[in-house]
Amino acid sequence: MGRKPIKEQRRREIREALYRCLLKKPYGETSIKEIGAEAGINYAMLHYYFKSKEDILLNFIDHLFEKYNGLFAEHTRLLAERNPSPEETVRSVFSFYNEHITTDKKLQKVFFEIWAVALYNRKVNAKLRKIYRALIGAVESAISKNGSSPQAANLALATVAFHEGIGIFSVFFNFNKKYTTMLLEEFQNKIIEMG
Amino acid sequence: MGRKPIKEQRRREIREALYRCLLKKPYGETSIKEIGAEAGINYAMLHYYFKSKEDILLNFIDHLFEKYNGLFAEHTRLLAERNPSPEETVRSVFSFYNEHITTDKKLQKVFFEIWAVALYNRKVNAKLRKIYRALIGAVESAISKNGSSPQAANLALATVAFHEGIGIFSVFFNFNKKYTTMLLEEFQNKIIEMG
Amino acid sequence: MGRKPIKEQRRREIREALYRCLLKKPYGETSIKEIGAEAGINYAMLHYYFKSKEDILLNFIDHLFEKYNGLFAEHTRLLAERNPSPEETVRSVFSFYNEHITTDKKLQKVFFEIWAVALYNRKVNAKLRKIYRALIGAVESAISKNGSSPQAANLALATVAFHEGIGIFSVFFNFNKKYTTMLLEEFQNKIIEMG
Amino acid sequence: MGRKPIKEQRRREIREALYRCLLKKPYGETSIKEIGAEAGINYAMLHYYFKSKEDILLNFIDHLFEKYNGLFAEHTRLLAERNPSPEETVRSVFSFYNEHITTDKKLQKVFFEIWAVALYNRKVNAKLRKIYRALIGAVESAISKNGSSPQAANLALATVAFHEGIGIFSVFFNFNKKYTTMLLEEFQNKIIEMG
DNA sequence: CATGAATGAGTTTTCATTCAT
DNA sequence: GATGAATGAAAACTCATTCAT
Repeated sequence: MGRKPIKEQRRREIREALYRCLLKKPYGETSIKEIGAEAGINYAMLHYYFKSKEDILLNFIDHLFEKYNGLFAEHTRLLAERNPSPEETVRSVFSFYNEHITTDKKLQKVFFEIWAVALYNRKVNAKLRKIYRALIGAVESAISKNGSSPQAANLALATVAFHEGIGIFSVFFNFNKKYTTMLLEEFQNKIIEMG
Repeated sequence: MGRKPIKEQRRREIREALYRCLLKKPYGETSIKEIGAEAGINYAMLHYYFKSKEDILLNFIDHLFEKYNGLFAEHTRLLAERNPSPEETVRSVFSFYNEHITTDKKLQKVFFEIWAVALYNRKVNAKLRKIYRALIGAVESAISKNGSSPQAANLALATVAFHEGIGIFSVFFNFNKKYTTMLLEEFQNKIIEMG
Repeated sequence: MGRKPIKEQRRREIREALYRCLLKKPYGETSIKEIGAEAGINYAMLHYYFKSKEDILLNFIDHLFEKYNGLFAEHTRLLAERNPSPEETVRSVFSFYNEHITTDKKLQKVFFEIWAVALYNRKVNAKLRKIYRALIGAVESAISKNGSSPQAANLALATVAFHEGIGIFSVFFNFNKKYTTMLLEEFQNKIIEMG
Repeated sequence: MGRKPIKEQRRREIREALYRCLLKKPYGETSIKEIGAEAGINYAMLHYYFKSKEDILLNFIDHLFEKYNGLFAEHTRLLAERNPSPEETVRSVFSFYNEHITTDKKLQKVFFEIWAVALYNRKVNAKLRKIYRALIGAVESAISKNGSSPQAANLALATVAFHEGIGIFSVFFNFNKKYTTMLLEEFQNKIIEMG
């Protein structure tokens, strides 16, 4: 009885299958059958493990968020051990985003797809807002030396928007990682100078 | 002779209907019947005026591009009459984008929708690339005083990407025009200082 | 333009197909495809002519009600011309029900099926209540010579309930019309004696 | 030996669960999983204890019949001890039906549901016929003082049909027990007078 | 005995597209 | 040109039943 049921394993397989599917087709055109085939699971089982197709997506978003949140928390923890200067802190946050998020073209593509769904789907919208608030918040607290200020908030927002834009372009024009990083860093250096 | 004004008129009505539809639902969920109803035209006629549903979208994108291209050309023409300084030129280009493109939330929403289709649809992708190349090109030539340089190209790209990101955020978080403009201008001032 | 569109014709064909289907299977087990096949119409057209499967049933009930209401109104009109005595009136109402409703085994079967759906479906329930209120009301006004009385109301209700019971039994035990009529009339004679 | 009390216990729990389920939904819409959940038994076990979903229903009907048969036998036995007059016998039978069957709205609802299935399912039909034959027979033998006569048979049939009709109406219009009983007794008194 | 994972057929519904009138 | 009827493929989802553990 103690043995972990296969359920969570299958749910992960399905999420991963959705991820791979979203690299090929928009969510709205991806059928339950296709996700099932991608996961190597009978399509009816997707309704066994999840309430609905939407439920898969929502769960997928949650896990995506948790994953990157975890990575970022770990990153922050390691950084803190080194007693960083304010500038080091900002640079570190930026480098985390550059490395793990904005230059990950697959992730950007999938994220973009989720954005598109979010425009018309309330639940997805709510989740995405939460994610972006967290993202902007993290940047803001890295940027602002002491306490929050409207300027820092706007700057954080602008920074994330910029990353967003670059991320989309990097997918769309198929930039290589080096070039994307270069574009990002040029902007980030300005931010740091301003600080 | 040869002019078929009714046909072209109908085609425009259908394009406009698609525009209004895309404000309500993603392209993939918008049915031919809905577009027809929105246009006040029998749905079967959409296949008379256009080859397919995709054809409507492609034509819509073309006309969107032409429209803003025309507006921009006119804007440029008027500007040229005043013999602007380089800085005036840049400011003018920026103000055009701010005013007509990035702060137009409806346009941004529709554009975003097209982006989403473009990720997986080759034809739409090709059209969108063309548009963004033109956009970036226009910014680049405004920015660079004499001849093109890699720096100017990158800067133009980053600028457009930033606009893109802010545009999406403005839709998503429902910014008002004033706030969006403020965010944009702060960035643009930096660009100009750098110039 | 004056020509009656095929729509109402098709809708009737579909209603009639549903009627025939309900003689073979309960509503819940009858699929849209089967109704379509029975009507000789592509199954997708059922959603063209009706909003949903439920919509077909509701429309069917409406038409059933109107049909018998019309027949009864006509029956009543003809009767009135003959200046009937109170007893004649009651007998006439009874004979109408005997002839057109309770001994029509197909109708009884279908009605029974609708009852079964009505137990759990609010909309169907509402329609059926309306029908039975009308039925009981008609019997009541025939029975009560002057004004309504609680006794007459109860008697009318009991009468309709009895018909209902006999109707179901006639289907279930496959009574012939003569026998069913005999059972009904014996009861009806008692009612009339009591009057 | 040979007794498998757990097995029979489980079978009863499943039957009782079916009973409760049929109060909520028609048989056709009730899933094996729902019955299992209602019984607190793993759904796969229902196929261990019964051959199929239909088998559960058939067994349920059998037990329903046996239960009321038993109750009625006991009722009859107690009555016999008092050496009742013919009229007392009839009244007693009627009061049994009134009390235990026709005014039990839950039972009526479930019975009605079974009727609906019986219309199209041979096996269920056969069981239900048996039950009603027994029911009518019991009424008939109570009614007829000496030997059976066609009149008594018809009267018994009509009586049961009437009860059936009132039972359905009581569920449908949600009569309270008092009112239902009143309707029944008025009719029953007529029967007794006729006797 | 018990569990829950797996299957495949079946359900209602939607839709781009075609075609006869 | 215009209309709306028709088609067939495909979508999400449900379920009785089976089976491995």
